[in-house]
Amino acid sequence: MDDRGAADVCRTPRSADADRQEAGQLLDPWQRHRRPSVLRPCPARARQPGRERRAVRRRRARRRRPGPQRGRRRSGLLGPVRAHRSDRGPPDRHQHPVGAGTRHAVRGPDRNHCLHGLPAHAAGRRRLRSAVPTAPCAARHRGRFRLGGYNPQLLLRSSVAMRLSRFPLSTTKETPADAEVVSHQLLLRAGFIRKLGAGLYTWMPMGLRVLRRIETIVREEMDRAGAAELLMPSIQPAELWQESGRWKLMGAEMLRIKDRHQNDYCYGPTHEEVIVHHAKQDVRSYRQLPFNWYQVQTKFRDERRPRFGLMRAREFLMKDAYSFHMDAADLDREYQNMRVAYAKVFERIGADFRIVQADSGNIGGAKSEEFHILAGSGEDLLAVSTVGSYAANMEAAACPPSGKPRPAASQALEQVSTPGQKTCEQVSKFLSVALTAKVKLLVAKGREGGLVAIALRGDHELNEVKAAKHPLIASPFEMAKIEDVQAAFGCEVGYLGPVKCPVPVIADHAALEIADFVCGANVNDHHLKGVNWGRDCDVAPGYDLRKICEGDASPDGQGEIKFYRGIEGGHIFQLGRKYTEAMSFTVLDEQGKAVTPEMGCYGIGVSRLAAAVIEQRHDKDGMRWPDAIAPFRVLICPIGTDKSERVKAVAEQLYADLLAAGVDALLDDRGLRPGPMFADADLVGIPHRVVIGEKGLAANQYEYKKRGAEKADMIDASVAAVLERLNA
RNA sequence: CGGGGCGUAGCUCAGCUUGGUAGAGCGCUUGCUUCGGGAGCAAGAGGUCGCAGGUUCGAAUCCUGUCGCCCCGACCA
Repeated sequence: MDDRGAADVCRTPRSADADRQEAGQLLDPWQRHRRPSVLRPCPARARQPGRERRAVRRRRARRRRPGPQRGRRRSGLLGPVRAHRSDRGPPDRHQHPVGAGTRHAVRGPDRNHCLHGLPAHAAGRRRLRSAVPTAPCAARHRGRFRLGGYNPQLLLRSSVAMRLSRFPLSTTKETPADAEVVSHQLLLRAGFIRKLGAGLYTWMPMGLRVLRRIETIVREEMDRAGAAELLMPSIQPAELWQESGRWKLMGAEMLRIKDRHQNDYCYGPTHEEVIVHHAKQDVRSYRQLPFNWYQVQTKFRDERRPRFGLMRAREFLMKDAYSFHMDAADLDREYQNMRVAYAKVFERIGADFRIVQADSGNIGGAKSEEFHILAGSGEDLLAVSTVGSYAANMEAAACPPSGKPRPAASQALEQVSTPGQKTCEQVSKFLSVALTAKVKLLVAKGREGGLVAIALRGDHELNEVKAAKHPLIASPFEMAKIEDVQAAFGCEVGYLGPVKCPVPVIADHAALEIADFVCGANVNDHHLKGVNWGRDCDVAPGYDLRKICEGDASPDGQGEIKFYRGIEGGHIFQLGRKYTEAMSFTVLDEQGKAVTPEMGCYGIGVSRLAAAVIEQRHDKDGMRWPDAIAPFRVLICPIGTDKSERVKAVAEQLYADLLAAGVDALLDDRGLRPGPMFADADLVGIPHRVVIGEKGLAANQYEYKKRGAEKADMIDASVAAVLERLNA
């Protein structure tokens, strides 16, 4: 990395910290995580004679090089650090020495604008009061610092590198071969992300802006909801996981690492253990409860099969929050609080979403809901009521008894020959009875060993998640081995039935509601007709064991069920005392008695949300970002800048004016022909586009087009007219 | 974890069966023309064919191993 001419300028650890603090005060909120890049000479490096000589040679060579090659070098070869510092002119001109007493924010919106010397109130932040420009610096900028007509306060709010000629954007016409879903294809084509390995992606500058905006919205809503941000390490010691018992429970999904002392660590797939550990350190009294701590942190889950780009990546960005409470009622209050905050987040990023009931896993009684962004490419199937508010993940969707009494028996029991008819479909066709008039029997492994038979209506499917919760059935659910079933029943699996069944039978509610049904005779090549519960076999105890079907009545009695596909973007969960107990976290209550706190956890897949929004909002030309999370808000496309100085000048002026008005504007000053320029504009999906051309200017007009609109409108050639459209 | 496939220029891929001078399109560079929806012509730059062994006079091509990636399934929830 250091043979690229960076020997003369580099970051020292101290300056990086200090700079981050200082620059962070100057940038607008959603920019505050962007790395500041105030450069200073690095004494350690400069002292090395060989390095210094090489650097000097390179600097000289660079100066000798004619223009075009310099341009190429800046944009392509210098690597990300320099490439991102676009728009600030040649690097050497802005390398201010930074030391005690000098505070610089060299990042202006472009090389003609500098933040030096702005009044302290402009930033509204304490640190800026010490922002005194050094004399040489102030002098250097005096001649070119055009503040006329600018509102410095607004200037601060606008962003940094906004000329496409200096913004590393790399788009392709061709769709990458291994990208299956639209979001993955578009993110790659538009150069928002680049793949580094299986399930590993680099966020390129344009994409990172989107990610940061989503992050900011998440932070704002979490802060507003009263949660406090912290940041935990991504690497965690094994001891914590051994303490909670999950070191053994977690499968290969958890990436385990050894350090040089052969101590075990993992790259955190989640942070329950760490947060409880810290809570134990600092929280001892009921007076300190409740609280909610959150972080935005990179997680790693070693998925067996990472796919769909950001949707199921191995490394991803997640906001995870953990709350602690004295009792379940207070946990529930915070849970509802988070539920509201999450809804606001999803609304703000412009997602069409549903809150669905989720499976609470093996932690009985705990409440859990997922926030799903509806999309045909979603990995989860959702059962949603057509009328009421009921919505649940397929796994969790309840199938209660219909409440209708079982009809009386009207047929006599009869054994019929059904040679070779093993499946429900075959039998129902062979005997000409409806699939819904058949009962099928599945055999699962029992919790205490042995076998358990599960009776379902012929057209229904077993929900294994529900089955695993049944006291008689093994958890995790496992079907019985075919040989064991044949040994127990004395017939092939195609002819099983509840009559004279050799193993305990449990039944789904729906199977219990039919009379005169058909089922296997427990004899090869034979079925029974006219079977009735109670008369012909014991009435099996009824449970909810099946998967819900499209068209079923909604469990809340309002409307019927329709299926949607969704992308899980958020998940809120009442954990109860699972982790606090396992890790012996207690606080003293008012009576001085030790109490184990209740815990909740709440996650949002930040990087996944970016992909999910694209899945919902795109067309054949590219992405369509909502204003709230677009990488830029408005794109200025001047046409024919090589011929028309006027177009160029007008575009520059509009760009400057929009920045001054606090609008995140991007100027396409690459001088491309209109075709590629518009194609890129559509692909990147910036919500508003202003085209400036000689034709329009002749009539004193700009062309305005909202991304996705049918056609463009001509508007007055003024900032006011543009702003009006932006705010429409 | 089981099955299948692919690693050749920055990207998408051909060439491999049947061993003998490494190719196309896109992109990139330069020039001229063109330029309101992914331009044309001309001239260029760019690859130790994933890596390591082996067979052979000779390997992108055949063999063995290895690494990486992709797809299907199972697993996980």
